[in-house]
Amino acid sequence: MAVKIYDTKARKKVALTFRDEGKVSVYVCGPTVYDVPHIGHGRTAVVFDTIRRYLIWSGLEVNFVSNVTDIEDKIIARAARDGLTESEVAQEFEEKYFAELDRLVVMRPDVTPHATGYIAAMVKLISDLVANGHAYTIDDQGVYFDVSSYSAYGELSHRDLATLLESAGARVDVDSAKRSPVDFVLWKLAKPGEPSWDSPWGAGRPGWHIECSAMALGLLGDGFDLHGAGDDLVFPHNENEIAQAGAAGHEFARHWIHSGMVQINAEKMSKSSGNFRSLADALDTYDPRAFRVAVLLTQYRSAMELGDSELTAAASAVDRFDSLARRAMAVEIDLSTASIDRKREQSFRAAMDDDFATPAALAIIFAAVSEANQAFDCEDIETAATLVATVKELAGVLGIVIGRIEDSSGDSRIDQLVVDRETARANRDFATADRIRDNLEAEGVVIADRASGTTWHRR
RNA sequence: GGCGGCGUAGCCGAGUGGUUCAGGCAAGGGUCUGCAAAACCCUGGACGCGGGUUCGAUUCCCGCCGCCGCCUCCA
Repeated sequence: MAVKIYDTKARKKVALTFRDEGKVSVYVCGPTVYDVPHIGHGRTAVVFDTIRRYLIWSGLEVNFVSNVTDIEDKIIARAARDGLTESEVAQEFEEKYFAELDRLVVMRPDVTPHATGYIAAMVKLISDLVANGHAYTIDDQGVYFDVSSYSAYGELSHRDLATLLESAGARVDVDSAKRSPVDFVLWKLAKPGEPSWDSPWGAGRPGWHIECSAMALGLLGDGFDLHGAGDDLVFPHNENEIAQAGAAGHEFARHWIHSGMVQINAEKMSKSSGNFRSLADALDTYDPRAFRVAVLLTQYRSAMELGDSELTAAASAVDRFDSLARRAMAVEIDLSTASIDRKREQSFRAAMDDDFATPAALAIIFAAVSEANQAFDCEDIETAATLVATVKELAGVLGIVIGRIEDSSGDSRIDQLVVDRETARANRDFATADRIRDNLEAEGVVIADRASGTTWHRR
């Protein structure tokens, strides 16, 4: 296998190489759980889930770690606002996060570390940084990372310290107590009433960046293979992760991969700007598979629109899959024994190996859908069976489940209505037949008259 | 201001120095059908603007215009 990925640090496509042959260790930055997940969380999760599925399908043993940040200023603020404890807030929104990801058929991480479960490891890492001179304390505030002490700072996001210093303070007030405006907090001392953990520097809580360094190193070890995150975390979050780990003497991620943002009307969607759509809303309105297809129809690094027109279009594409599945079911094709078209599988693999080119991979699958339909039209069932099996297999690799899970048979009331309509049609009483069809249509049941008889399914 | 990215047909979105260059959605016309739905066939239309390199550029280079991201919390 020769997967190439666009490595953010290298700024080009590179061969994905592994610390341990045949195994790949992945860390992906997860959400801070202070509010409901939005469609941007959905996109990022689908992107990395698809990468994960592809790597597994390629025969690699994947260890996929993705964290939940369950202590942070925004959680504290939300708890205060709602009169809840921080852990209640975190728990509520973590549950909601995973509930939505479940609908998207996103696999749960192999390990989901929580910041509050890694305090000791973080304290240890900070202690190491203080001990070797990469961190300093400020009375009554906490412990800070000394960016100037780490010469490789900026290697991920390609910034140099001088430039950073120039622009520092341009957009945000600088905390004058810090030695340098670019220094960042490792340990925040608690104000009265805030949740806190004991540490050598006093009761407090970890800074945001330290948790990912500590958890990634703790769970995957030095020099793990792949670190992923949303594009907006490259700087400063991921950059700081590297600095913390590196300054403490650890080799950090070998490769970095970042997924693009979701936009609304060409503007980045974000909670802080208020232009966000919740994932629950999108998945209530559209088939979650349509969401997934819409996401994968765009290259993962590009910013993308993910609005009603995109979701509607993707929903139609999903219908195409389901129509094909119904067609296969109607002639009772046994997919478990059908062979896979190896040439298409190879093309699919080539597309995915090239930096997970899901748009190209989907194009291959859609082409197979068309040809499967053609084969059915020619009553070449054997060819059709191979193509349908191939579509199912490859779509499955992308996490797209083809064919409705719900049962579209066994509803005797609808079956009877269909029979009634057949009778009416036989009598050329089309007014009655059409009325029955319209009524069923209104409740989401679609009628299809075929040479082999009438079938129905739910929309 | 610094760094980076983008501008492709009605929409979304791949991609490539050159004969017919994805795919999805939508539109128009057919086939099938009592009519639909689905499916299949056909059709139209693209590469922001101006230069340059080249036998040939949407694809490379330069300039310009427009848009966006990061530099602050953010998936």
